[in-house]
Amino acid sequence: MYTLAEENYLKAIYHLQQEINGGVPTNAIAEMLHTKPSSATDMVQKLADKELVSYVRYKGTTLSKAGKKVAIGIVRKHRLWEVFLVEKLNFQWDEVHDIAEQLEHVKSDVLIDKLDQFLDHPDYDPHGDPIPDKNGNIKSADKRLLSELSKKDQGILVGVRETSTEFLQFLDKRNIAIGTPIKVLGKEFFDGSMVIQVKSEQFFISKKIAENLYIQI
Amino acid sequence: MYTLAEENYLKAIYHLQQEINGGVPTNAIAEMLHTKPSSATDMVQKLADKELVSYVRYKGTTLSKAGKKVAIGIVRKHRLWEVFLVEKLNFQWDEVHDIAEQLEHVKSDVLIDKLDQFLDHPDYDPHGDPIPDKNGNIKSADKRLLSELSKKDQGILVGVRETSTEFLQFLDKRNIAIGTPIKVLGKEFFDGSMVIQVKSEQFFISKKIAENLYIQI
DNA sequence: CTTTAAATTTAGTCTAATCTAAAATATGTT
DNA sequence: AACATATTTTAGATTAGACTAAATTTAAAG
Repeated sequence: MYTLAEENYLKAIYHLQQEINGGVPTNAIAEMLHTKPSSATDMVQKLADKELVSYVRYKGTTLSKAGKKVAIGIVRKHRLWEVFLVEKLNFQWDEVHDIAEQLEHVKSDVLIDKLDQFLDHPDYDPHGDPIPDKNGNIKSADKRLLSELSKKDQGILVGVRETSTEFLQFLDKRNIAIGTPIKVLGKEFFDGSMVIQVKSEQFFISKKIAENLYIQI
Repeated sequence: MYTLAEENYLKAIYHLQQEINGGVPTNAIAEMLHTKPSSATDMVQKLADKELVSYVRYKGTTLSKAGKKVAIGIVRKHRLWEVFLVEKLNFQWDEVHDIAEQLEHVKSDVLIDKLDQFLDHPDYDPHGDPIPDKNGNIKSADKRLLSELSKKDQGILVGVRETSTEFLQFLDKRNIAIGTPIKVLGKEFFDGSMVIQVKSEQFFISKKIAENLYIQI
């Protein structure tokens, strides 16, 4: 079994690997976990000793097969619990992250199997992120960032990259949710800002917003 | 907020207080938590510094009002999660203890409120133990140990004292569950063993078994 | 009332995970 | 190529929680 800290580091490295190509920088890990770079160095060295990551001094860290398995297991648990919290306990999608962050570390394979069954084997969590199956396989939807679309492109919101309360409430306020159709009415080359059509309303959104919305065309 | 270890110590002291009158011996705490007495001494001293217990060297430990509140909060969480595991996820009553032991430490008042609501405000957990309400009040049923009953007494099983897998499966095997009517057919003075009637069957049970079954007459 | 056994505490050590400060390495300009 | 800057690592310290071994206190038995 792995400690809480080990699990959190593995998960952080996993998420960072998705966004970065090559080894994950130590500073990035430290930033994601709100610790100091020296602490992150310590931990990745320990994880390397346990063959959960491969780590090259000054170069970065990548998950080993074993490490990836652990990380995906935690992601699976996190996302299943999020579904539970929203679907069964009636939480809003912006309230579940911190609680799921705790629940994801509960150790019991049977528990997760039964939870999965109870929730009827969901494929996506409330933020549109895919839930890995028991074997660690993940459905990869061919989604793209709204910021990458051009004028007149349209599609459906299938996921959000940010899961902060502020961002999710920003979307709530504008009635934008997973499944909402979105059309690009205009795009400004200068700053990447957009005007989008959402149902009967039109919104101006900054590049930063557009970079955090996943659209399926 | 309290650490995992602090919560476990407070809970252990709470449970021991129910069975013992006067201060809880340090050794009893250590035994319950599978640690050494010296570790327990360390911790109760820390808890005393935080005014969660009152502790007198060589005499024992008792929960303060604040400490009791924390302990009951954890007991509430533990028992609610047990109900969830059995009623919603279809666990057997002998499988839930270890998982609930982990879930009880998840920090979120809203979570517990919503879980309580989702479960329709249960009064008892799967082992018949009362679930404290939001304010820490506990319904105290006037139950007694089967071992205290005499020949011809009868009642209904409303709780178990032991929650070990072995003991619960022992009961399962004999179709004895919460709610089962039980009648004392005979009692041996010598060793406290009994013959009891359960539905259409009769069983011989040792004193040790009888001391772990709560009966309401 | 003394002796012995049991319970408890103290002293000192260990590990996991963190931190600060200082040293080492890498990167990107001129 | 050389230097400034940013990144990363090392060294050393700290804290929570546990342990062992030794010392102390209490309780029990003669």
